[in-house]
Amino acid sequence: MPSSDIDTQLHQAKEHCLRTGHRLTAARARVLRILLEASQPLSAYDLLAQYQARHAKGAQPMTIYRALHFLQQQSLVHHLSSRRQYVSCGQPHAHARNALTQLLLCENCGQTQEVPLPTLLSEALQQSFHRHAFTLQQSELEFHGLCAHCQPSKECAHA
Amino acid sequence: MPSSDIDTQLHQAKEHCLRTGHRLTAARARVLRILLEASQPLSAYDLLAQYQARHAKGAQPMTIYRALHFLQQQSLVHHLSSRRQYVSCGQPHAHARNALTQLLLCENCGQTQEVPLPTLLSEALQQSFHRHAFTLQQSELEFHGLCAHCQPSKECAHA
DNA sequence: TGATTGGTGTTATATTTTAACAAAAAAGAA
DNA sequence: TTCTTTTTTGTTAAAATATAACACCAATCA
Ligand SMILES: [Zn+2]
Ligand SMILES: [Zn+2]
Ligand SMILES: [Zn+2]
Ligand SMILES: [Zn+2]
Repeated sequence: MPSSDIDTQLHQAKEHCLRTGHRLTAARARVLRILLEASQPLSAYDLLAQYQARHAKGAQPMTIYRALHFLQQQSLVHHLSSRRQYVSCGQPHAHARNALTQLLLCENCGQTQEVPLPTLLSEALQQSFHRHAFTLQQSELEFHGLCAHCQPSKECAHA
Repeated sequence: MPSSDIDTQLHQAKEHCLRTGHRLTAARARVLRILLEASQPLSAYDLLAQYQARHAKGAQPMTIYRALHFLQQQSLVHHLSSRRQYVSCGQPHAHARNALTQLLLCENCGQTQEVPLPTLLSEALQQSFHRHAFTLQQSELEFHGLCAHCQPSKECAHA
């Protein structure tokens, strides 16, 4: 993926923040860029190591956690809580129109893919919530399994 | 909830383990009982404190984590990874027939409810996975929002 | 300008989870 | 039964993850 793509994504992220009255500061943009360039989930301390190497040798965990907290609020980054890792959003448009997404996590190669939740599914979910008198605020749906490259009886092509 | 209910659940859990060729040992049963009696999610250290108070003053974290790991494998307990808490399964029958469940987590009062995923939804999900050439191995679907008792403009009745 | 808010730097600490190895208990074979 | 193997537990230590608190700086606004 050429760097220009990532620059585009960063630019769009910045505009998104402006529209919601927030600022994509230097520290936040750096963390986002690391995640975009990684193209795979990273732990907070993975991020810290890269941040230190590229920007500020003495950076502290708080710097990373603060940026991550902000980026998650903006749906620019997602927390894979079952893995204690963070990944850049793969469907920013979906969030813009308030649609749900699902995160497919490969147990073999570690790759993740974020895909929109089909409309039919989304509606059925809404009904399910309504039946249980539940008001959804936010969700991050994590599915664990094997990705297209790591199907049973094959070796993973990534890694 | 009378203690006999919990005894029943424990008994069924024991039988479930036997059927799958595993053992619900004393330590495992104690941890499961604490979760069943709590009827709400507990952190590993909440569990440890109760375990120490009720069974072994000098018990160590590993005791709890080992039991939790086993109970999760048996789908007798679920890990709410976004909260770093553990909760006893509320739909053992669903797992027995290999159906998915969703966990509705109330952000206000902390209560959780596990409900089966409607068949329609389950099928739609399967199709979605198939389209993305994804083989599901396991999932724990966490939805964050407000439960029936904590709807907007009301105070929560639990707590 | 002063006042207010939001963001960062820094230090320290809390919380959650796992590694490693020895001892004990249970299950299985002879 | 006794011997062997596997599973489970006890114990110690450490790793990995996340947050609290407070002082300082920067941007926004009256
Ligand atoms: Zn996303
Ligand atoms: Zn894979
Ligand atoms: Zn369950
Ligand atoms: Zn509630």
